[in-house]
This record gives sequence, structure tokens and C-alpha cells, in this order.
Amino acid sequence: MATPAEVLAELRRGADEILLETELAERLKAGRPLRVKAGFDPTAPDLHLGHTVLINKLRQFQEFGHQAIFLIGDFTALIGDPSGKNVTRKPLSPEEIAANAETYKEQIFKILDPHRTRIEFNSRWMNTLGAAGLVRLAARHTVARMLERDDFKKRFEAGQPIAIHEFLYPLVQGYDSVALEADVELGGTDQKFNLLVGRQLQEQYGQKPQIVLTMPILEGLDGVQKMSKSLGNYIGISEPPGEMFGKLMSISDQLMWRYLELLSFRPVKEIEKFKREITDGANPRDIKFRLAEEIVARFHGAGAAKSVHAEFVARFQQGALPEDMPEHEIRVDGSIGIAALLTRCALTASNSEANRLLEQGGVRVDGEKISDRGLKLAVGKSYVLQVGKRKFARVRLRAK
RNA sequence: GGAGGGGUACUCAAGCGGCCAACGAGGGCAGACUGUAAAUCUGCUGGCUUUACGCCUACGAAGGUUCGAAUCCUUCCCCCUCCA
Repeated sequence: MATPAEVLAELRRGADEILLETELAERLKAGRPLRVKAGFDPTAPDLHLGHTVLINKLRQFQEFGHQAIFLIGDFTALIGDPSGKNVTRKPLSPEEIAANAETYKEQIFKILDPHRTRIEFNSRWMNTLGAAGLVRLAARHTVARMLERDDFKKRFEAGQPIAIHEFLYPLVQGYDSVALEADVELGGTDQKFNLLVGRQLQEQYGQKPQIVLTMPILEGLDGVQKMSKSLGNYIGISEPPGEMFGKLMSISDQLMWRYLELLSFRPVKEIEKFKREITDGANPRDIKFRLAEEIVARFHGAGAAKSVHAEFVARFQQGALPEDMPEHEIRVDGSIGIAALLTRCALTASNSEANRLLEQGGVRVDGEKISDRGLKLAVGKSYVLQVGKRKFARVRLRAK
């Protein structure tokens, strides 16, 4: 339906760079389904929204009738990551890799169309390549070209060690493109060099060089650092719908536009319309609602998204209690101090923390703000405990 | 191999015999204001308890000196810089 020019415009959305865009335009015109490859590391199967930026782009290609190749770098992972210079990462067993691949499938098929996705493992061709093949592969590239890569160059100039096998990384990744005869490879901006090696190698092997499309690294919830699990600023795609919705609502207005660009499937035109609405005085929160609902629906279904939205409104705009909260039944002797109870219910990490929060007015029992740290709760009753805005628990006190 | 510098709480970073559970900044948490936004303001940011300026645990590890150590001494471990 869409003209090649329109397709190209949509593919360009969010992309950092397309090398070369003219080549992409040409291949799109040819009308043949393109093989679009993106590589993933089998060690981290717990995906978050940051990872989906690339997958979303794959999906876009799919929607335009192209073939997505989800490449799992199991061979590369066996060697271990060279940049982490402390402990050499222990190699994954074939069973672990298979298990991780399964987890990947479950997660990515919420975004990709399984019928138009090819899952590949690079061990398939790397294991048959052999040492001689690897040497022949290495002969196709030069040290000078390797040193063009910024981090290699810096380390070389600074006199820091570069292990030989680190040079093999880009080569293997590039060879993947040769083995797959990729038309396009997608990657994060940090992958640019490796992706370009693929182009060079393909030429060496007599193939048309792939088009390289780099996507930016998504910022985390803080809007500054990249989204990552270790920084704790992420939204995991397997998180419960309520969590996901809440986290999306908590991002800044500025970040919302970024997320719309990179995570939403809404056409660019619609996002432009949102911007106009804001200029005309609409509350950015309402745009954020649409974003949150779209994302939650993608991973949990439209029904879940609607109900979680409704609950959010009830809870934060009307002050209602959440529908489900952790329930505890605690056996005590006569009565229990409020601080100890909060800790027993895992709402606070320690009694000291509970006492601090009590002093600061961050604790409620049955909706009443509690400031008396000496408060005792008697056996036989049930209470709703709240710490801060979002931590709740229902507790029933039983006699010992 | 030689010379020197350093390891302090989530991170950075002061402290260099008692006033240190440890300045300050960032981060985080809570409160106010809001739209669970941003900005701003306030407080907190080791544990326990009879909430006391009480006790316990903590300044790379283990010992030692001292009434008293993050601070001094010894040994060990680990980082960094310069020279070879």
C-alpha cells in the first residue's frame, strides 16, 4: 500500500543513522522481502523496554513484508565478553542457552510475528567454520581497520592491552551477516563499528553490503542514564501490568516524547497531533495515559491495560485502596508495636526505618496517618497498612 | 625489579588519636506542592531496644599500641602512577 518513500520515512523514525539510506531506498524499490538481522546476547534473557527498541524496529520491517532474523549469539557468548576485564564470564552450557532462547521467544513474540521471524544461532555456522576457516576470515581484515574503532584506538594509544580475540568479535559478528546474506542489520549506536565490519566482510565475500541501521540507546526512568537492570531504572516486559503502568506514568513529560518515538507503534502523525494538543493546553498526563495503556496492552492485553488504567485513576486520583495487596497473617502475643509490624510485613527493611518513616508521616493504618511510634496494635483485628504512596499490605493479627 | 600514591557508608569524597555512626555532594526514601511529571522547599538515609545522646556492628583483612583508633605500629590482600 504505502509507497517506498513512505515506508522509508517510517523506517527512519527513531533511527540514529542509516548507512546508506540511498541503498536502503534502492532495495525497498526492488520489492523483494529483505532479510533484516538483529543480534542478541543469550546471557540476558530478561528483556526490558530498552531492548525492545531494536525489536520494535524489526517488527516495523516485518509489517512492511520483510523477514526478521532474530540472531542469538551463542557462539560469541561462549568466548565471553572481552571488555569486562575482571572475571572472565563463565561459558553458558548448551542447556542454559537453549533455556534462554526459549525465554526470548516467549518475550519477543509479544512484539514480533512468529510466522515471519527466523530465529538463528551463530554457532550453526561458526562451529563448522573451524580454525582454518577462522584464520581465513581473519585474513579479510586489517589491524589498521580494527584500530579505527574508537575504544580500540583509545586503548591502543593509551598503551592499554587489547587481547587478540577481542578483534575476533567484530569479525564473527560481521561473518554472521555473510552467513545469513543479510540485507539490513539493526543495532544500537554502540554497535556501529561492528555493523560496519559486516558490510566490509560481505563485500569481501562477494555479497552486496548490508544496510546498517542504528537505534539510540533508550534512557531509563530517570531520563538520563541508559535503561538497565543494574541501574534499577528499567521497566521489564514481564512485569505485572500495574507496575508497568505506574512506572510509565512516573516518567517526566520530556521523556514521554522519547518513549512515544521509540516505544509506541502509533504513526508519527498521531504523535505530532499529541504535541499540538499540549500546545493548546492539554494535560501531558493524559498523553502519558495513552502511552502507558498502549505499552501495557502490548504485553498483557487490552483488557488488562484498561483495568489497570481504571485502577490507577481510582487509586491516585480518588484515593482508593489498591484492589489487591499482599496479605499477611501474623501471630502475636497480645499486641505488637507498629514498627515491628511494618517490618514483619516487609513494608520496611528494619524497625529503625519504620520508626523514621513514622516520624516523617509516611505511615498510615486504615487510612489514618500515624505519628505515634509507640502505637500498639491488638490481636484479633485486621488492618490495612500503608507506607509512602505505593506500598500496601493487609494484615490480620492472630493470637499465638 | 625500583620509587611513590591510595583502599572510608549505594556512589563520589572529607576526616588523619577522643567533640565520628563518621563533613559535603550525588543518588535513594518520606513529607509539602502537583498530574505517582518537572522544578522547588523540608526531613531522613547502620542495627537493636525500655528513643536513651544507651547498647551492638562498621572506615580493605588480621593482629598490636593506647583509658580511648577510621586516624599510630606490624603483617597480609587489592588498586593506581612513574621509572626499568
